Amino acid sequence: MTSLTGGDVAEAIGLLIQRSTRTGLYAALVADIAEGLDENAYPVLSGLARTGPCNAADLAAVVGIDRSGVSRHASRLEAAGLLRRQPDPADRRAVLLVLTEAGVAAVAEMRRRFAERIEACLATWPPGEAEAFARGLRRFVEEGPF
Amino acid sequence: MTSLTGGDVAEAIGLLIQRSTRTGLYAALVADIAEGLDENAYPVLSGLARTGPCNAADLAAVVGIDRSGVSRHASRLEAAGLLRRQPDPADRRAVLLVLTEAGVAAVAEMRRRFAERIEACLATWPPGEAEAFARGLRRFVEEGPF
DNA sequence: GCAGATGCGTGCGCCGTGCACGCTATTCTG
DNA sequence: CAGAATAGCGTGCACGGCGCACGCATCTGC
Repeated sequence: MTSLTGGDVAEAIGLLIQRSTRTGLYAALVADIAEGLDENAYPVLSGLARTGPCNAADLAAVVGIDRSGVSRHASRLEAAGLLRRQPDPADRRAVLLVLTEAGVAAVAEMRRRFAERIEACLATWPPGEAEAFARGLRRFVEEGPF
Repeated sequence: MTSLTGGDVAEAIGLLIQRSTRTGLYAALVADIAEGLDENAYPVLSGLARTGPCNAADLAAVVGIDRSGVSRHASRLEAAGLLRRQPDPADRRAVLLVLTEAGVAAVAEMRRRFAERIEACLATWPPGEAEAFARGLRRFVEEGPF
């Protein structure tokens, strides 16, 4: 029972992760928002939306890539008008990365489109099942092995 | 209600996908199995385990990368002894990619370890909740927007 | 004040990836 | 049956993201 459950979940998650790159869903979402950005920019953008204004090192830890990568992504996002480099008044070495209004709107729009697709699928489910799945998924992400 | 559900699911899936690469879970799993392989080899390996013996073009369609990438991954996996290039008796142009016994065992072992981690998390859940989540996730992967 | 530490951006090399090409084998056509 | 067209495969090439290491500016402890 439980072993079957764990195996099922593992297989499903593997497929989910694999297909997220295969179908190019994020790539399409990002490409619609701004020119010259690829899907690799999305984790940086959404990570910054979660953390709020922070420096490159902290954002790198959240996203899980090197600081240099964050710095480069930040340059591209800045050029696209989604992000702003703001000098930290308390520390003149530090640079605070903050979303512009356009950046906040872009994240909201991408999340909306993504949620829209998911709702279109969940709408066909029995009433309680979708909510149970959403609750379980949320809990799994919070407590899970990732 | 439903909009909150869709947004929650979208956010959770985004985090799940992001962290799967950030934490290097697959990378660690693959590195334990064979030397000289990175996490990018896992989709090819597990995809071949799902399809069974098939040619490079079909496997490329399943994994979602170019045929050339499959061919290169196949060379590395072949060198690692996990995969075998087998001439197709019916078509001497074609090359069937088949898992060796070591390859089958490697996939099974990686799945087992992954499932083990997940079960360790799910074990603390209320009895019915884990099963409901597993069922929902399975259904979502089958029907979902990916 | 000065040495060590911290934050940041950039040059460099590595590697995965897609595209295009060439080769071999197969299939279609007259 | 022969020749052209097609399909499957592997590889050279260029592109781009990534981590590492370095240099510069700034802060902090003694």
